Parts: sequence; structure tokens; C-alpha cells
Amino acid sequence: MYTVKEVAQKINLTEHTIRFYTDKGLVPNIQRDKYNTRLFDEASLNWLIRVKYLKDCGMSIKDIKHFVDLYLEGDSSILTRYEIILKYKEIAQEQLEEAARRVKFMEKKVKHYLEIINQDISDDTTPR
Amino acid sequence: MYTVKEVAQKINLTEHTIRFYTDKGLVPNIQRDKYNTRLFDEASLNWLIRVKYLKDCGMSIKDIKHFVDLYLEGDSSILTRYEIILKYKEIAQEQLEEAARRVKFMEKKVKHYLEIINQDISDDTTPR
DNA sequence: CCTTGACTTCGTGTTACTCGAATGCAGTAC
DNA sequence: GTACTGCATTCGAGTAACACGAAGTCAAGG
Repeated sequence: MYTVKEVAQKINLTEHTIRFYTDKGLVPNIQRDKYNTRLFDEASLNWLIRVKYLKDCGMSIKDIKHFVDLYLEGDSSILTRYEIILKYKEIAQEQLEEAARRVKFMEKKVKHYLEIINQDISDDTTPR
Repeated sequence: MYTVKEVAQKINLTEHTIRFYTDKGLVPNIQRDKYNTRLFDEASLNWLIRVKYLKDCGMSIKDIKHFVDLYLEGDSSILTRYEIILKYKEIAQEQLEEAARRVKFMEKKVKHYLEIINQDISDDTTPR
């Protein structure tokens, strides 16, 4: 069983964000101890990780909540959930391509700047 | 010379966003015609593309504005700009890795769902 | 001349946090 | 036994980056 703080370190989210997510119902069956402290078991932790992945694919809080609700409905919602996951897998793939383009662009820029800087140094007749 | 609408289509941003960016000073030397309409030449368009890349690397509007101001200062700011670009190149690389992890995760999920669904169908003795 | 359509500014609304204040409980320090 | 420390809680306000709609301008077409 982990506290909010421990989970925050584990999966690199802020404590605020984790409380925000649990309050929004994105982690089903989250437990509390007698002092009302949130306690995460392995299942809750895994849910939170799933939530993070979906969010990073661009799914809104509302839609994640909807997905969680589908899960809680049980097996009858499996096909719907599959279609959602499939859609977000494709989004993830597009994001991967975009990220690759960004890296390329930034590398080009770095190279560009290096050329300018090196040229300036060799042109520079006055020592530092 | 392109209008806001044309630029929006070209680089896949909304017109709102483009006006928002220009109003924040993220596109230096943006021109206007006599009716006060924003007009983008190639240089402005390229700036906007650069802004988009930096933003997608997670740079805030404020920091992009700062970067633009450095550019307007001229050659004296080249080293500073280089360092910023270098930093965001690394961020872009981390994002690429994260994106790859996301794709992997989503592919795993898709596979998982497919297994469940197929099993259900073969278990199902009643025809549709 | 009036409508259509593309542009403008301005001001409010939305999402997803983000922060801080006020409060509560538990364990140690004296 | 009470004061302090530390970690947790809730709640409400603040922020960033748009997103949207209203209200207005202009110029060209029917």
C-alpha cells in the first residue's frame, strides 16, 4: 500500500495531480485508511499508470472518466473499450512521428547554430 | 503573402491560436495591410513554424517570447539562443522516447483486448 | 443597397492543473 | 501533557493556453 507521496515519486506526477485524478474518479476503488488518507494498492497504482498513458495520448479527463466507467460496467463494454484503445494507439503512433520530426528539426537548428558560432570564432581577430 | 486563414491550413493551427501568438509578439515584424489584416511573408511563416516546434517541446509562451526577444537583440545573443535550443533538443529526444513507450503500451493493450474478445467469440456457443 | 464572407478586437469560458491556506492526526521532545 | 514536526486532508482561488462568440469594419458580387 502506497501513499500519495510515494506514488507521486514512483510515476513522476505531483501529489496535487494525483489527488485531482482520484477526486475525479479516474482511479476506481481507491481505498482510504481510518484517517481518510488515500492508499494505493497495486491495482490502483496500475490504474493510475494507465490514466497517465491515456492522458499523454491527449485523452481529456472527462473521456478518461468515461473509459473508467465503461470498465466498471464489466465485460459488456469490452468492445467499446477496445475501439477507444485502438483509436488512441493510432494517436500515439502519430505523436511518435511528430516527436521524431521535432527531434530532427531541433537537431538541424543545433547544427545551424554551431556553424554560425564556429564561423564567428574563426573570423574573430581579437582575442578574448 | 498569406492571410491568417491560409497559414492556419498550411501549418495546422487554428486561426484563434495564430492571432493569439501574433498578439503575444511571438512572430516578429508581422505585417498588416491597410485594413489591419495580418499578412505573413515567408519569414513570418517560418517564425511561426519555429514557434510551433518550440511550443510542442513544452516551451511556455513566455519563454518563447523571451527567445524571440533574444533574436531581435541580434548576434550578441547567439550563444544564449544556442544553449536554449540545445536544451530543448534534449527535451525533444526525451519526448521521443516517451512517445515510443506510449506506443508500446497501447499496442500491448490492443493485443490484450483482442485476445479477450477472440476468446469470448470462440467460447460463445450461441450464434449471432 | 444589401448580403456574404473574411478579417478585426475584446471579453468571457474551459481545461487541467497548481498553489496555498486552514485543518487534523500521530509520533517524538521536553 | 503539551508543544512541535511532519505528512496528510479539503477547499477555494489562480494560472496557462487556448477556445469561443459577439460586435464591428471593409469590399466585392448580385
